[in-house]
Formats: sequence, structure tokens, C-alpha cells
Amino acid sequence: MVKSPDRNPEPSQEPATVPQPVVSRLSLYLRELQRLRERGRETVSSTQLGSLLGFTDTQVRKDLAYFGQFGYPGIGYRCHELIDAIRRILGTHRTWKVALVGLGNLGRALLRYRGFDRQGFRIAVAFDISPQLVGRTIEGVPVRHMDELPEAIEQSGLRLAIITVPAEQAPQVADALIAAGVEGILNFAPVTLTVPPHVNVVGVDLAIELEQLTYSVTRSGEEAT
Amino acid sequence: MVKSPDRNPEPSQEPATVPQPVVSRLSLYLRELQRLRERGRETVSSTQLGSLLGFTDTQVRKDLAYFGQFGYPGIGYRCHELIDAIRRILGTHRTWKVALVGLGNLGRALLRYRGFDRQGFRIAVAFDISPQLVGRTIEGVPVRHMDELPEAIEQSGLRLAIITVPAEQAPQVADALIAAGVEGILNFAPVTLTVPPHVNVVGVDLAIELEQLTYSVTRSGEEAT
DNA sequence: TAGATTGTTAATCGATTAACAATC
DNA sequence: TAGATTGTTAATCGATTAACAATC
Repeated sequence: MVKSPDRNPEPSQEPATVPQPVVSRLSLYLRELQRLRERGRETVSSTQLGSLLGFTDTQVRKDLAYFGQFGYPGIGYRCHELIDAIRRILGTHRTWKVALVGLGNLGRALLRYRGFDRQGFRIAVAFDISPQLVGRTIEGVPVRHMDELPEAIEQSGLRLAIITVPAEQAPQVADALIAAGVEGILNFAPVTLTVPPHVNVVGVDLAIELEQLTYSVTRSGEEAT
Repeated sequence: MVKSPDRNPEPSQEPATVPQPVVSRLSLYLRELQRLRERGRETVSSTQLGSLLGFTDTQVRKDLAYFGQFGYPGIGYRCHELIDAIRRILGTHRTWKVALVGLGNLGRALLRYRGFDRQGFRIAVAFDISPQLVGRTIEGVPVRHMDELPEAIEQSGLRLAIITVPAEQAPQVADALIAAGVEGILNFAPVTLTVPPHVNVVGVDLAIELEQLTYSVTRSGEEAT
């Protein structure tokens, strides 16, 4: 077969199934690449990119190989090219509008969080039940009543939502979101959400993250009591 | 060997190395068990506990077997016993004091977040540089100037810290914390922290979590453009 | 050309699942 | 006793790593 100059700018032929760990690492590669580019770096080798994150060079190459050929033998990867490619793979080459449900402490903090915009996410609408908040516009985001959620989501065609309501309310909120067409949920409520197969949930439980630390800290120091 | 009634209440003899995925799942088991107990449930089988989380019964039993024998053949696991055992394993059977560095939106939200206390974490001190905040006490937590961090951490003997400063400052903050004796860091800044081997870092990058969703949502719907 | 580095195949390692005797 | 369910060993599956020809 002729080796065409097939840099595969559209990561067209993806295998049906990519291991989940690979996809997580893709995001990490992307962050490092963005940082490298900001510092004016033109190219990077798999060895360099890997060591920034504690991975081997082979792993970096293998991960990328799931999606196409992005590198140049003898040179490495061109940062800006690889950034574009990964963003396309992850779907963040375009902006995603996101709904935010629940404006407690965490919800309001996320509303003001600048890190989302930077990566192509925009909170387009927020929902709560507090009369103090409903009807207002916070950080440019209109706050609507939870009752309007189904209609509002459906009309706007939003596909992603963030749940920051108390644990007890989270399952109902999730059901409502899904009924309205949401396909991806970032859930901060400490509950396991049961969802249909076409819906994806990523859960972030802040206490659990700390708990993972206590496990290792306990083990590396003196023994637990 | 005689099979003694060795319920192994102190999970004494742990293998030197437990796979990381096992430890993450332990936290998830703990949450479900706590929920079950709140609902008055006395016992639970590995099949039931697993299906609540989408795991197989075998996996639940295998995971727990790393740490001892906690179940009763024919009956299952007694919720309160297993809760105690897992908390002991994870180290959360006692309260951990935590330092919080950076009182931007996210930091202030975490200061008010109720989910930490519930699992045995208490933010004991917060640091910032804003004159508006330093010296005040917010939610019962004294806010001190970043310059006082080394001394304050060292004196209090804190071993865990949460970083919620901007990305640029995170590496220095981490260094200062580690120099003062911190062994576990929950890092919300979107940077990879380089730390010595005895220090553990768990990173939470909110934009990355959303990015994982866009990947799957893109794939399950129409193709990316 | 010599040196660097990729993409990929084969070998290794580790984690999950199946099966079942032991136990309540 | 019959039924349920554990703990654990062996078999399977999947992911990581090593090695190297191809390429710039």
C-alpha cells in the first residue's frame, strides 16, 4: 500500500471502541499542549509530552494512534496541529452550551468559574427555585424557575447539563433533563444517577476525592488508629 | 488451617499494593452503604451492592477481599459493619483537618460546602492574599495571609490541603504546602503539579470532566463537524 | 549520512469475570 | 435440609510496555 502523506486532519476512521482511560488522557495531553503552545513551543515529542504527565512515550503514541497519524518521524508532533486534532476528537472544537441546575454555593461558584469558557463551554441558562434568584441574570446567565426546565431545555436544544442540587433532588432533576433531551450530565450531587444507555454521566464527588487522599496518606505515614 | 471466626475487624494485613481502581470503588461502596443504612437496611449482598453501582457481584467481593473478610455466607454484608470497615481502610474513621488555599469563587464555595463535614473532613484554616478577606472568619474558618502559610501549616500539623488558586500560582503554593509538611493535595487548578514521591495529588479539572462528556455525546449522536 | 522519533506489532502485565467449594 | 451467598482460585479479557522497521 502506498504511504500517502496522510496526516489525517479529520480523525475520520475511529475504532468503534476506544478504551475509556485513553479518552481521559487525551484531555490531559490537550492541556499540556495548550500550555506548551502558550510558551511558544512549536513541536513536542511523545517522550517530552509523556514525561510532563508521568506517562511513557509509548503510551502517548499508542493513545494517539487510536485516532489517526498526527506525528512526524524524527520531529515529533506540531503542537497546534495536535491541539486541533484532539479538540476535534473530543468535540470541543466548537462551543457547547451547558445548562446549570441548582444555584447553591457550588452552582454559583461554577457560574463565575472562568475555566469553562476557556475550553469552549458556555453556561447558557441556570435553574433554581429560589424567588431571590429566579428572573435575575447572573454573570450574563438568565436564571429561570425549575418548573420551566423542560420547556427551556427542549427549545434551546441543549445537550449538556451540570447538576449542583442537593443529593435528594438530583435523581428527579436528572430525569427531567433527560426527558428534555440532555445527553450528558456532570453530576456534583453525591448520588449514583441511573440513566438510560444513550445518556452519559460523569460524577464528581468532592468528598470522595479527598477520601482517596486519606487512603494514601494513611498508608505512607504511620498506621491508622 | 483452622477457619477461625476471623471477621477481621481491624483490616490489619493489607497487601502492600492494592490496585488504584479498587480504592476508588471502595469510596463508592461506602456511599451506597451509607445510603442503604439511612433507609434502615441491615444487610446487603454483593449482587445488590454491585448493581446499585453498575458493577458485578464478583467485583465487589474481590475488591473487599483485598482487605479482609467482611461478609457472612448466606447473608451478605452487615451495612454498619462494612461501613466501619471501609472507613477504617480509607482512613476516614477519624476527622481530618484540611487547609484551603485560595478564596476565589470556587474556594469560597468549598468553604460553605456541607458535603465535607459529613464524611469527616473539616476545613481548619484558609489562606488568601486579599486584604478584604485576611483576618476575617468565614463559616467559622479563620482566613490568614498566604505569607503565614508555612508557619500556620507546620504548627497545626495539617496533612491535607485543597488548592483553589489560579493555575499560575498553583505550583508555588504546592511547594510551600509540601515544605510545610502537607502530604495530600486536592488540586482544582488546571495544572499538573510535580511533587515528591511521598506526596499524593488528586486533580479535579472541571473543564476536563465536561470534555469527557462531549466526547461520548459527540459519538452517540450525529458525527462531529 | 547520522540522529531522532514516529506508528505498530508482539510480549507482558494487571485487572475483571466465571466458577465453585465452603459456610450460614 | 434447601437456598443464599461468601471468599478464592483459575480463566479471560483488556490495557500497557518493549522493540523495531519506516521515515524525516
